[in-house]
Amino acid sequence: MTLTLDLLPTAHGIQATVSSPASRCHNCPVRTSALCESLNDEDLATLSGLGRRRNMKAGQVLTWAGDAANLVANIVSGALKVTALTVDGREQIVALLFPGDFVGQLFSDRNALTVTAIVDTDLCTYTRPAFEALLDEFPTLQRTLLKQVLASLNDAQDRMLTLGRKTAHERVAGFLQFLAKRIGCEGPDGAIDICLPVTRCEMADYLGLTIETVSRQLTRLRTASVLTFIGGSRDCRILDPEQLDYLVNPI
Amino acid sequence: MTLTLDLLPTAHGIQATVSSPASRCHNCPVRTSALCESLNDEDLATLSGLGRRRNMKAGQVLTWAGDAANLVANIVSGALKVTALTVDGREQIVALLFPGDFVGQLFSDRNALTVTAIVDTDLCTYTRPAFEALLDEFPTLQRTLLKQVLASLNDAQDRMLTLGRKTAHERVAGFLQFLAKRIGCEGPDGAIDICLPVTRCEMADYLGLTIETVSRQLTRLRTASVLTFIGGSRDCRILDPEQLDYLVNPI
DNA sequence: CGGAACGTTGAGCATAATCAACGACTGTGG
DNA sequence: CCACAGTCGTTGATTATGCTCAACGTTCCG
Repeated sequence: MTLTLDLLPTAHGIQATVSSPASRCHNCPVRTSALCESLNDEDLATLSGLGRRRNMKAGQVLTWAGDAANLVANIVSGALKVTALTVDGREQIVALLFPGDFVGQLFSDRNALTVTAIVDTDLCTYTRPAFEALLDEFPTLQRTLLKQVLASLNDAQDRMLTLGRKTAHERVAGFLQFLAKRIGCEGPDGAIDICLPVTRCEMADYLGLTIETVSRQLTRLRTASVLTFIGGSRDCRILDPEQLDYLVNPI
Repeated sequence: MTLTLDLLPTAHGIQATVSSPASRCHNCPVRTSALCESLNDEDLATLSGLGRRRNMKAGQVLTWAGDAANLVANIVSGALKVTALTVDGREQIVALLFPGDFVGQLFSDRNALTVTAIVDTDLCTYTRPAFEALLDEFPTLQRTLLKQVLASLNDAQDRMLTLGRKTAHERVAGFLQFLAKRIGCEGPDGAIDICLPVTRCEMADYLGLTIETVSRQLTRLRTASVLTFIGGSRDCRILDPEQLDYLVNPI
């Protein structure tokens, strides 16, 4: 098989063939996983009228830390990174977001964090005031958002354990496991294929490590035959998912 | 002055002198800072009828990770720690909670984390199903909760930066600054007095360090005359708040 | 007084960071 | 077509930060 950077089917074809906002939403690839899952088709029309599709190239910045917070969005396809910076420039990726995830700083004038596309990405964007008004209009939307934010908080708490208490080896193994679950495809003989959506530098920034340490740990996993790289350094095949699980949680 | 473990005025006197639920809430020390701030006096009566006061001694566990999640609460006085564990017993405190903070795992059957009182604590508790029903009944309550959860997420993101990218020195200085803002009292000559609500071990578990490293960094700050200890090792006076700010953010 | 819990300090060590060199791949322009 | 620069990734040598292990001091109980 060949691996590509398309993590999920994109909406390109749909956008090209349908024009009415309602049916655009109705056929959206994240209709059943994003916040809009909470709305019936009728209410969806209201949402659809306020949303705008936006395409971002890899590397492009959606919002800068410190700027006015006036945009929120759902991810339709692709992936975003959310980064925090120290005053002297050290960087920490606090979240990676994938299709169906919500992004944006609600109820706040300023963005605390910078959000950047790490691969080509399609978004469904709203102005922050419009979206906040929608939350009042549709209580089920607010409930779904609350649940998603609570899930994000759980993720963040898990990551605090990783950043505070786990070794470099455990962090890298855990990250690969996370990617395998989130965007992995079935490979031969029970293997899992992952097209890494991040550079080594971004892996390091996500895991609180340096690129050299990430590289060494990947080599270590390769030497142990837990994984292999197909072609370049971005197409990764987990040969031994059970061993990877054991490295993350050595029961 | 003498420092004590009472972080905020407690409700003991109030509980002893008033009996009706409504007035109990009305005179509650966190009436204007906890979730109930979103409710008018009338709606508060409904909330009050479902809530139960509970007193916890320092060290007592409110909920265990893995147990059924059937309790949520607002903190009236005292402080709680929320901890995550690796399978081999390494511990990370993912949050410290103070009066007005909400605690509990909503919309989930199992607690992912253990919650423990770190000082004597008064809570206003609800059963999870009852509280979730309240969220449906009072949209403003749900909105206030959403805002509080979003604030918790912002805190968590800030802590990821600390755990992933900051030195031991910066972590300890940052923690003292956090406590100074949250529970500090004015001292002489612009100093800030903090009665540390945590042991060295808990500081270490919060900061992703060991107790020895925490102790050494405190000694370093003491040597640099940034702080001093009054009496024991729990009553801390920040002599030079500006220098502390600089250590956290060396502009 | 004795013990336990908590905290400090020191010596040595290990993990991961830093510094440096080099290889692979990509796109550009002669 | 190849030379070149630029980006990305790997590997090695060395260093430093913080951990481990150990001893000891302090406080606060019974």
